[in-house]
Amino acid sequence: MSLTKSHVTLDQAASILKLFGDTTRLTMLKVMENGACCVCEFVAMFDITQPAISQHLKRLRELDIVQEEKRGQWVFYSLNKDAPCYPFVQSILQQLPSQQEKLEQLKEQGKRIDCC
Amino acid sequence: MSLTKSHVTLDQAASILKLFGDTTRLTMLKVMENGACCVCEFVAMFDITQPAISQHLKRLRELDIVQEEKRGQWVFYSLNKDAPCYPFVQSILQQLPSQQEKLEQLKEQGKRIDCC
DNA sequence: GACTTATATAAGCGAATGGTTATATTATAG
DNA sequence: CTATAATATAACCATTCGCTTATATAAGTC
Repeated sequence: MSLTKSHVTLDQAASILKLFGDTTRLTMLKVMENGACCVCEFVAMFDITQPAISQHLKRLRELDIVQEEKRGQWVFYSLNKDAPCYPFVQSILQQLPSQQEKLEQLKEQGKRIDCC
Repeated sequence: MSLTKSHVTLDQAASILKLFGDTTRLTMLKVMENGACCVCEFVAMFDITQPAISQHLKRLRELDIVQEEKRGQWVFYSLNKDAPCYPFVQSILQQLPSQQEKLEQLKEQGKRIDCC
């Protein structure tokens, strides 16, 4: 039995959970469980505009939940596993149904950026 | 290692997490981990009005996260342990710092309704 | 350099959120 | 029956949210 005593205060937790309380963001996070994902992939994945995606990622970045990595003209986002809140974040995501299908669909459409 | 595969869809999770993303509600939930709590106790606990407390509880009730039990003129709220989402709810609350102090403070002020 | 692609930022807008005050509603006390 | 205490609901309001369009910035292509 792993009693995951997390290192988040109640206020920090509330801020994180608020961001998690949106279907788009929650799906994005779950997709990132499978590894880094590029902005344009998220754009292809959802029915919202690119600026909307950018704004979601910005908010996740501001809370240190995700980190960005620039590769050429692309920006890849991934879960920040070094963040103090990561155990908390992971424990939640782990309980949600996989969103791997979203990545599969991208591959079928040839829109998956397989690194560069 | 207990792989708590929860029975919540991603959309359900997002709805629940949205409610958890508020400091007042999150504290209320954490307090209810210690057992049922009466509305007037919550009112004494926070710096917001009674209707505000009532509205928070209503939203938690609507998602089946808490249940109410009327005892005389009081209404006690507690975590709904029979709800399908309870394992998910519990796994989150468990990681947050205890809010027992809130109850202690009430006792000191003689405002704790010790059942009836 | 000019053109395209990927991303971010700014400004604006309708809907939702979290609070308030005012007003029911219901139960207990006298 | 009246008065009080506990709770819920209604109406309102300022702020935040999640999106949009328009525009800037930066890298890759020709």
